[in-house]
Amino acid sequence: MEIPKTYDPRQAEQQHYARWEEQGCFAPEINRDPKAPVYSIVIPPPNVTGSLHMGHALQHTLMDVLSRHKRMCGYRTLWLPGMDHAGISTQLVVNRELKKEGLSRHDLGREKFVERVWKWKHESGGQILNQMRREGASVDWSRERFTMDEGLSRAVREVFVRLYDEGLIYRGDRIVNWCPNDQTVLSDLEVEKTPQAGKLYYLQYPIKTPNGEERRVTVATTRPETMLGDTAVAVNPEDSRYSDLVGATIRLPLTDREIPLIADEYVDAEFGTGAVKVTPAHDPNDYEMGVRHNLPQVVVIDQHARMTEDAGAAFSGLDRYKARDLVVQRFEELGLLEKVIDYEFSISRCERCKTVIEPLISTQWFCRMAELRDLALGLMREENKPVFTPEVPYRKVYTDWLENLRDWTISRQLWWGHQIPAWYTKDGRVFVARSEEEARAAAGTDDLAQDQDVLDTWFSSALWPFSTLGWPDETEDLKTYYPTSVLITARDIIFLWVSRMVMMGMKFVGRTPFHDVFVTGTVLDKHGQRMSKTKMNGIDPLDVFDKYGVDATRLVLASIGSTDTRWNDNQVESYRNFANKIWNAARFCLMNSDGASVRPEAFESEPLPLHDRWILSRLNRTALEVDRALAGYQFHEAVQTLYHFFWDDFCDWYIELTKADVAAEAASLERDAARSRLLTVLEQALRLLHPFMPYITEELWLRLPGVDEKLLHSAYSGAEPTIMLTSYPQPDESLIDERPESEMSVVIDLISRVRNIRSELNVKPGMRVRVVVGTGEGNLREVFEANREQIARLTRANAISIGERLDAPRASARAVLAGGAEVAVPLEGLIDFAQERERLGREREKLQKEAAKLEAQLANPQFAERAPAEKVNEVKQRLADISQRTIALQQMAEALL
RNA sequence: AGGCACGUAUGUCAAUGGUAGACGGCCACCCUUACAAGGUGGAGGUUGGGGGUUCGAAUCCCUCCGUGCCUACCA
Repeated sequence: MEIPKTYDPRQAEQQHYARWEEQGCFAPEINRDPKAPVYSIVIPPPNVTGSLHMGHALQHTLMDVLSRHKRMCGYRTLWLPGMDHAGISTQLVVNRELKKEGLSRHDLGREKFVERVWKWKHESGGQILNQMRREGASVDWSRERFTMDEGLSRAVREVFVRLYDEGLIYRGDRIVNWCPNDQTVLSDLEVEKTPQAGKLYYLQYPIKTPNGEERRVTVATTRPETMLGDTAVAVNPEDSRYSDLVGATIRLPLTDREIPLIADEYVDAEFGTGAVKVTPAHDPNDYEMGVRHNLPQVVVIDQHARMTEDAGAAFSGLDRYKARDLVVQRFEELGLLEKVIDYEFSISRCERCKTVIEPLISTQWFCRMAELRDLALGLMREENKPVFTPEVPYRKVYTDWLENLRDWTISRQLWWGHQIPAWYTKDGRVFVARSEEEARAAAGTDDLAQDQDVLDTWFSSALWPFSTLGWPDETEDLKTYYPTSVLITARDIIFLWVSRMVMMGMKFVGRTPFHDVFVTGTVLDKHGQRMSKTKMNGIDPLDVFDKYGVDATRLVLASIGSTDTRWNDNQVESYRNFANKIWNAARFCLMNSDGASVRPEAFESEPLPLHDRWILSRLNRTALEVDRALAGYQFHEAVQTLYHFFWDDFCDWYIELTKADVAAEAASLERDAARSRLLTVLEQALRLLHPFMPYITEELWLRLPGVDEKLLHSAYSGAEPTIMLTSYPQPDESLIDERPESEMSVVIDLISRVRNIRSELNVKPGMRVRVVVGTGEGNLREVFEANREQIARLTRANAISIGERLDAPRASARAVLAGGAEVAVPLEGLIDFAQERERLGREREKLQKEAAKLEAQLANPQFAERAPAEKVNEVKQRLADISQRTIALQQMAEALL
């Protein structure tokens, strides 16, 4: 069979995905077992505008590993894909397109614009889904969903109506975060605070005193222009400096208004002057204070961040920053500007366009969170759901946030999204309904106008785990796949998304939307910086796929798991090498496969040689450890375990130990049996690796002799042969056996010692040596006898002498094995006796250092008293072994004198 | 400002309170026909500093230094 020497990932990546997809391997219906347990994951829907970045690749890899693993374990497995309509982002993208044609969305009008967005979506949206195919993501494309689909939109309206009917959704005037660029309101979670070097202006306001005495109060502000909308000055009620002024009237400069001086707990007497200007229409805190004190709201800044008429004739129409300069200039002219100091504060910006947010009073729709919040908190308290991994710190982060939750602004002034299902009559009555017909019936008139706003994108995302499964209908899918098994997501959307899914899931389905939440780490650049478009420091997963292959990249990503990790190509390179190692191991097996096939029965003949019993034990132990690791979402550990099993145990030792049998010139039953055992172990190893490395494992598996539908998991009988539908190797505890493992480790130790001697004494690789073994009193003789040939081959020896005592010429290099056996390599003419004594001396020193530590530990009476007996014995055992080896080394050195 | 993490080999990361490891890199020797993307051997650490608890600390506690993240209504 002709197999290239180097693995070419591209070739495998191009072939298998389409075949899997065509044969329906990703759909849960492939599972024919009516009693199969269910496993389900819904994808965090990427934005329709998005393209794949490392964060996605990381999440998708973990979801795919879990899905493929469970599918191979016989679970009816659904991984549901889809996308989010991403209100603002998408609208901005299409706006940009229109701009190139010299148009704006207003030129098209709402209906045409929305049509245009759909057109864009069909033509260039959703690139990311095709990129997921490249990743090997085993998602069920037949169930792909989009948040603006009719089904999901219906769920949105249903939820809106029910929440409204219960009074949990309301419409009102509140101060909100307004983006003057996007012309829409934003939720608290969509603004980001950035530090800003600015100025703090100290403004003096004259006080109107009964006796006409000249008094002033000084307020500090970073936004002087807002003083035009001030309706009070506030001080702390405990602040003795101002106690006589509370209730006084202030003449607000630059205006003809008079405002009161009030007392409010909110004011911090320690900060600034202890007196605060209050602008209820343009500051969230002032707004609250205004509500408490029943202050009027004077709007001086409009939705385009320009001054209104109410700001006064001198300012009306000015940009807010121009107005700021002018206000400061006027104060200076009036002698009311006390001072200006440099001041660093944080400023709110629109998360998308980075424009400075303007807090404005505006009529919006809000969702009352108290009841929903309690549902989520109750679930955590009573059922401990969802279970976060890592539990620290996410469980606490999640609950703390819920406890301090405020109402959610759910309306957005956009055209792309779910239009709010509220209709108004001419006389201003409002009807919230599932459809316009329903609203008309309720209103008793056809003359209705629908609310122009759309819902926050996260409103529909919050319903994702059940809306995608057909809710509000009681569909089979909903019954089968809800709650989902696990949610895998990045930490920045725990509040934005995870918590809201829990609340909505509890409210409308009555159960948690997912049992577990796994929070991934962040992939950083090599300087520890977050990857971002603006910093241009992102690494494109597709480039990495091209360079190193998908499977290698997936191993790196799986290893990242929940740790923040600096990206490093070296890591991928090393797993690329691993893929090549797998390739070549399989290549060897295939080149020596005549007369053999994958056949578990090949291990049934008795007695099996040590290395076969050993590899069975290692294989099953590996399966056990991988199982445990995946159950606890310890992806890193699973990868490590598989890597070492395959490379160290299988390649370095098992293949080498079987080589003589497997690669024998003459055909024989023994040769066929050895070959079959080798192929069988390889086949099991490929299955173990498959969830992590789907492409190379499939590519190789299909080439193995003897693979057919009989190897498929019983739940998939009748399907076309593919490794992805075989059963995942289940650990057979009866095959995990200490004895062959410890015996094998002695043989390995012996071989390593001889190799060590050869290397240190510069014995040429081509030179054959004699190896003399002294087994000591233990019962190792049989083990060495049985493995004579292997030992000879792997140490490049032409003769092995085994005796109880080490019977070697004086001119030999010697070593002591763990456990006490000794080994010597006669090297007449190559041995410099002084050097050899030195070499033994170094060895002995190492042991003595260790022995000294152990002796000190045992000499401590409190250790013997307080440490568990088991530990004490362990230490004694180790010390005994080391002492014995030290003495042996000593004698060896003396023999050289 | 508060809260939460993190700091381990030159790099990226592991290690239920019990012998500090892996991979990459580095050094030496090998193209020994599965694999030079490989093999064999080797060097490299007072686990950020200091204190404490414990028979025993990378691990638990305190403190300092450094880094990162999240939350927040100091104008």
